[in-house]
Amino acid sequence: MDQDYAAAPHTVEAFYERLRESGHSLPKRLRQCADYVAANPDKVAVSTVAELAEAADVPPSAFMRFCQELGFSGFSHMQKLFRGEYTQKWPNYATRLTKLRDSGNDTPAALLAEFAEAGCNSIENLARTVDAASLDEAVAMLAQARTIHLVGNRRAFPVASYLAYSFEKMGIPAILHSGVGNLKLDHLLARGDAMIAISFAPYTADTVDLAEEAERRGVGIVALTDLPTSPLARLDGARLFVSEIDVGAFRSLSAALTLAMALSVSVGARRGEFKMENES
Amino acid sequence: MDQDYAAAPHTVEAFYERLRESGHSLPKRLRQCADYVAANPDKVAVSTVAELAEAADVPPSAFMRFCQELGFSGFSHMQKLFRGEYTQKWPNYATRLTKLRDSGNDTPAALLAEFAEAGCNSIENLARTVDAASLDEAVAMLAQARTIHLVGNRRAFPVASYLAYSFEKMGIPAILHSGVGNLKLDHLLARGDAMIAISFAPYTADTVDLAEEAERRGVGIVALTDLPTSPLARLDGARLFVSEIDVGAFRSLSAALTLAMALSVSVGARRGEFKMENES
DNA sequence: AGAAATTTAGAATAAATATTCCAAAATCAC
DNA sequence: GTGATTTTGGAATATTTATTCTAAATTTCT
Repeated sequence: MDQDYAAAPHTVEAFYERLRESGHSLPKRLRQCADYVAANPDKVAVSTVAELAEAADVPPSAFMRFCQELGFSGFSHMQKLFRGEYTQKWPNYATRLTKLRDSGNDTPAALLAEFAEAGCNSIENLARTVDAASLDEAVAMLAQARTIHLVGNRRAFPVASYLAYSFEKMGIPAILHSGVGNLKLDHLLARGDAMIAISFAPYTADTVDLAEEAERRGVGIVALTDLPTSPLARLDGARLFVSEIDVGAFRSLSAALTLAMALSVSVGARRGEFKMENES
Repeated sequence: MDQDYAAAPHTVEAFYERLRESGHSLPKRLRQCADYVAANPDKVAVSTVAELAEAADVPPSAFMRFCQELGFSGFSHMQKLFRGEYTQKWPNYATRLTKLRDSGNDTPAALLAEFAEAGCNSIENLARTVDAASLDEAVAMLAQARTIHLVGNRRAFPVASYLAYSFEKMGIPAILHSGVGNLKLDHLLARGDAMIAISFAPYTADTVDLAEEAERRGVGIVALTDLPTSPLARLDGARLFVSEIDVGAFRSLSAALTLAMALSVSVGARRGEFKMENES
């Protein structure tokens, strides 16, 4: 009874291909559907049959026939294709990991493969979704700062320390507020400076406090955090959001670090103070 | 009867603004919704309440309450907002990355795209070429060590500090040899311990010296480095090689960090001392 | 022009989905 | 600790949306 719809296109590309091949031999109404979809593929993912049919100037039933003509079981089936294609898939690594463990193939190499895939996905997602305007704003602010203050503890600390290394390499004055010796370095914060504050949920109180103090002292803030509900996002300044994919209870840092690299190098370029040495 | 929902945000920007203002004071379940939506605005456009609720790990009714809390009449009302936005940034959205890469201009966003690509390639390359036997050897050595010493300076320092964070989170005794205060911590190195020594060309003398000292004292060495010609590779122990792809004069750290994550989690698993808390 | 085949439109039905409601649980204030 | 208030989860319901069906209209072929 239930046939398989193997005939249906499996990618949007294949879908277009099919239209190109046989679209011209379709009867009038179905042709209208084809033309409309070809011209407005973005609408398919977010509309109902009724809406699309209206826009293509055909009755809904004609649109249904169009979907079936192309090999789909119906409109929903076709829509699934368009919805999947252009939204990133965030696979659930937590369940994959338990599967992995159950299958007994819980080797370090297998784990590495999981982290690798999660890292790539996180990075790709970052590159696609980052807000270019905020990034520009951040770069502009940092490029004209006298001193750049770097704040990030615990999970965020590797990012902060990478930035410290990178700025040092480029000869840009930057201070890593590491909390060593429990010294308060508040007094270093001065108007004309800028701060990159980094924190991910659950947010470290020290980082947030220092960033707030900096804001009060008129220091420009670049907040590198994970969510708009983060306390860092409430500060006035440039906001950069990075969300990483979990692998089990562990979260990658790849995307945050990638952003940090792009940020520091952009600032270096803007300042025109490149020093192209290699690193140690 | 039909009230007006003028209170509801009219743009996605305004929606984020509202989350920033009052998102932090929401009860737990609604907060989960807020965070999920903030991180995945595209999903909202193309999913059902049931799907989103599942992804945000809340019951569907909680998601409904979330929508109403923000001033919408319900989910459909909120979805309309996101669907409009989704349509706008399409199809630029799908091809944005490749466009950025091809355009070759040096905006921060373009630079980010380059770092993103380099990072992904490095990670994929790592996963393909890593020597599983060495990895196993390293994990075995670290799993039975009493204390794990972490050494890495300059560019390698973020990796070392990430490992320190990760081990701490799992309750595994580890010491980060950061060189703070110029203290010599040689005397802490004892038989039965293990060391993860991290260095990339041009190799930092301090790191190499400390690793050699450790070897003399009978500490097991895991060398995380870039090339077989590295001084660290000459030491007796497990050798892990990571080669990163350059972007101009800059080199990513994504692969090294990915390896560090897999390594630390594997050691944690082997020790059976998982603590599945969250991190800060 | 007339018969056969194809295509169409809209009403009827089935399925999926959003929304509401309320008892139970958790949290808060005293 | 006790009572009041808020928050929660799930089942019940309402609404929307997809899908099918059939009679009428159109086209095709001889």
